[in-house]
Amino acid sequence: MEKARLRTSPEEALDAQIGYNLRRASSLALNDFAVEMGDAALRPVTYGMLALIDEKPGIRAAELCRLLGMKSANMAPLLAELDERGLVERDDHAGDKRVQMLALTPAAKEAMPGWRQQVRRHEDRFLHRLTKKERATLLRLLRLIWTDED
Amino acid sequence: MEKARLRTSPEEALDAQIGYNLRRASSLALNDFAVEMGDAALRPVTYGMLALIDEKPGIRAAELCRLLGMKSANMAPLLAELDERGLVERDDHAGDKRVQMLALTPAAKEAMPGWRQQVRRHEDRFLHRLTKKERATLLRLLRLIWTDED
DNA sequence: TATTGTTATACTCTATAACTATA
DNA sequence: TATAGTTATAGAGTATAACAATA
Repeated sequence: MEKARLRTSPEEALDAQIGYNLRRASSLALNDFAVEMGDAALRPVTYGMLALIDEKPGIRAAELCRLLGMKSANMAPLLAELDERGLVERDDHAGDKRVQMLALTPAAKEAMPGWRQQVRRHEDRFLHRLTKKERATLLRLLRLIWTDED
Repeated sequence: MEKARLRTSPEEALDAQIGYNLRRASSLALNDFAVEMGDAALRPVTYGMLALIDEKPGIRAAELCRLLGMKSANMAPLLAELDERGLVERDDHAGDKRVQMLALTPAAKEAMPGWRQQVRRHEDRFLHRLTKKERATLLRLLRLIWTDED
């Protein structure tokens, strides 16, 4: 009997790799985000910054970096951009002159609910083939990958 | 009775957005891929190209672009790089002089099983908190997002 | 006219290093 | 010494536009 030819096992195929599928799914989501939020001139990164500042007003820039997994070197120009656009306030910390305390401006606070609704529309669109239960499962599994919690 | 203050609903929080969690999980996976495959000087994109050429020898460059969701303008220099490194052969198509048929060189064919094993180690590492069943579920849900199949 | 593949170019995101000012 | 924030710079990934060769 002839020896079976060595071939790639199904679980080693590119299509079966979770990393590859994560990248493709994330890429599609990023593109759809740009479609939905192009009018607001918000990208995923800048929207994430605004959303987190909204949820934690007075947050320090360093803490924002930590929570979003960004380097402060990359955060700085983005904060400057949001400041110039009148969306973010950077206030001095009372006890530590190195620290910047971040908050949304009244204009951004007013716009935020609408932006959150747009993002919700965007999520409903690119996740339309997943049930509510499947979305909850996906959320849990993704958080198992990149957070230490749970 | 005072009117309840408008606040962000839990499902609109940044942490609850699947797009955000996709991005964070994918980012972690990309970093871990670089750690594992740094020695081989293969990045996710170039590895994906090699893996698919391996699985479909003789595939056309345009078809590789389509399957990987890449623009041919971005594919061209990467194929040239893999060609120069002696990993990919570009052969003329008999009936259509515009077409390039792609195949792995003998050297790449020999190295590929080891690289696939490395990628498997990488996946086991960044997915260590997910059971086998959870990984299968995650794979299915991710494919529901970005493919038209199933 | 449409398709295959190439080149040039620009933009976003991310990484490192060097710097300041404060603690 | 360590931390907060800034600036400069480089790399990787992706986008569009213009092009040559071929169908």
